Amino acid sequence: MSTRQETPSGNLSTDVAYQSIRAKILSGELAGGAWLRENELANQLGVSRTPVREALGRLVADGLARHEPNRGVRVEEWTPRDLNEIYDLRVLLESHGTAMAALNPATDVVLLDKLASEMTLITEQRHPDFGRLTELNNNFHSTLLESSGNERLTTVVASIVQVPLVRQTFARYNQAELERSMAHHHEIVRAVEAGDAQWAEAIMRAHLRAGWSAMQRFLIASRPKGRTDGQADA
Amino acid sequence: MSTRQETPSGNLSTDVAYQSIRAKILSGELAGGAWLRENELANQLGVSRTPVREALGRLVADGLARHEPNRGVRVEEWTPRDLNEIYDLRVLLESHGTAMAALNPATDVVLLDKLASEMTLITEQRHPDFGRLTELNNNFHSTLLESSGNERLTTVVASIVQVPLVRQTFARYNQAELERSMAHHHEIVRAVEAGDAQWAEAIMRAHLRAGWSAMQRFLIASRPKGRTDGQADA
DNA sequence: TCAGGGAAGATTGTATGGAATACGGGCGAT
DNA sequence: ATCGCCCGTATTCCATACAATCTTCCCTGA
Repeated sequence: MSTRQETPSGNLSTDVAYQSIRAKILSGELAGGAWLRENELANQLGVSRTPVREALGRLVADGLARHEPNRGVRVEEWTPRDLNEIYDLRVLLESHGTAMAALNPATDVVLLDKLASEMTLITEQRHPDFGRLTELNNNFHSTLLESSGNERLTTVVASIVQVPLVRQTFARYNQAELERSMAHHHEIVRAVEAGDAQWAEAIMRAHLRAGWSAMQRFLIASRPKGRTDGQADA
Repeated sequence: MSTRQETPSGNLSTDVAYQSIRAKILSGELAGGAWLRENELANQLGVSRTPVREALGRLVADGLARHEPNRGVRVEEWTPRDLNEIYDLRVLLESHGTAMAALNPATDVVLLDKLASEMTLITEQRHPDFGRLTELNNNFHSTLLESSGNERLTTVVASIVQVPLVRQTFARYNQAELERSMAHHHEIVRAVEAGDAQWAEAIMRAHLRAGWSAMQRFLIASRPKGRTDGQADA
């Protein structure tokens, strides 16, 4: 429902552990650099250490955590440089996917249009529901990628972008940026509808670059702030 | 030495298991679709099932194997469509990386030139050492990606390409293709040396597309061949 | 006062046993 | 004869026990 690609291994305890820990990281409850203790997590979740270890391994593979031999696993930290790299790749891959989607007659333009319109509606309200907006936005971008005809493209982008950073992007936009972002969405739909791959690719690139610009401004603002030890509370 | 990015978790048994099983898959000793039994592998490798399970989990994360709940893990199988998707992404990412490398003054052109020359030398011999050639080629492409200034680019490409398919590509080239491939390498070096990003990107794209073309021919030739059960022998 | 060593505690890494689950063969019913 | 059910076997999945390793802190000695 939310994003997809949740790696539902089909087990029980392992998935519970994986989802729980992942959610804690993405929500920010577990800050960057925080240690992920096997025992602690196992007790919290009411399972043994084995599935917790397995879940941690997957998080490391996802790039959300880092493994330090004989020391443990800690939540990954993201430098501005990391974010820059990630956005570069995202722009490259997503704009390419959008171009492919424009050439694909099976692309569901109606759905894209509906998503874009609903997002616009939300932004016009007095107190926009950014959570819902983010969800629709993810849906919009996913739909485009899935329409590219390259299944791997979706998973690769998902593995790169790893939303701990992108979360709540919209809340940082000022009114002008928000309106521009919505305009981008509609223009993307028009370009795809027209089957113009180059137009679609270009406007998607602009869309993402604009987002990155806003993100950068936020990063510069909230920079050092002293070192946190990770855990939000005990 | 070989490729890099081996995920050296720093443990002992787990790494042994991971490397061993990975090698068996990449060498073809374990064919696509073969079951990876925990007990069997543990006995073979002289470790317990726990590190084997951990290794299997990593292989699944790498995309080299697939997990079927309560059934086990089996070696991933690649359809022609998969290979097509993979090559599309590879072309996109590598050509972009090459363009960036051309713009990066720190790119080690001397090393690239040396690698290209040594490869050419090998191909001019009576019985080319394709293993060595592949190694040098990997080195060439990795060097370019690392010079792009985007560290993630290297790991992303590595995670996508997963050499079980690309292995022995050169052995499939005919003489003309082999010579063209070598010429491409030298031209790439020249383009990077000249700092011409568009030239570099274009020739790299041609280089990879040509390789994909040869690969396709091979795939069509050796298509169905009856279902193998995996294990080469018992 | 400060540097060095060493032991205790904590945490990860590995091994193994028991519970749960899925598959395959045989038997019986229709 | 074929379909469906049941049970035995094999294998994964989870729990727990043990071993190895790292960290910390105190104690000793100069």
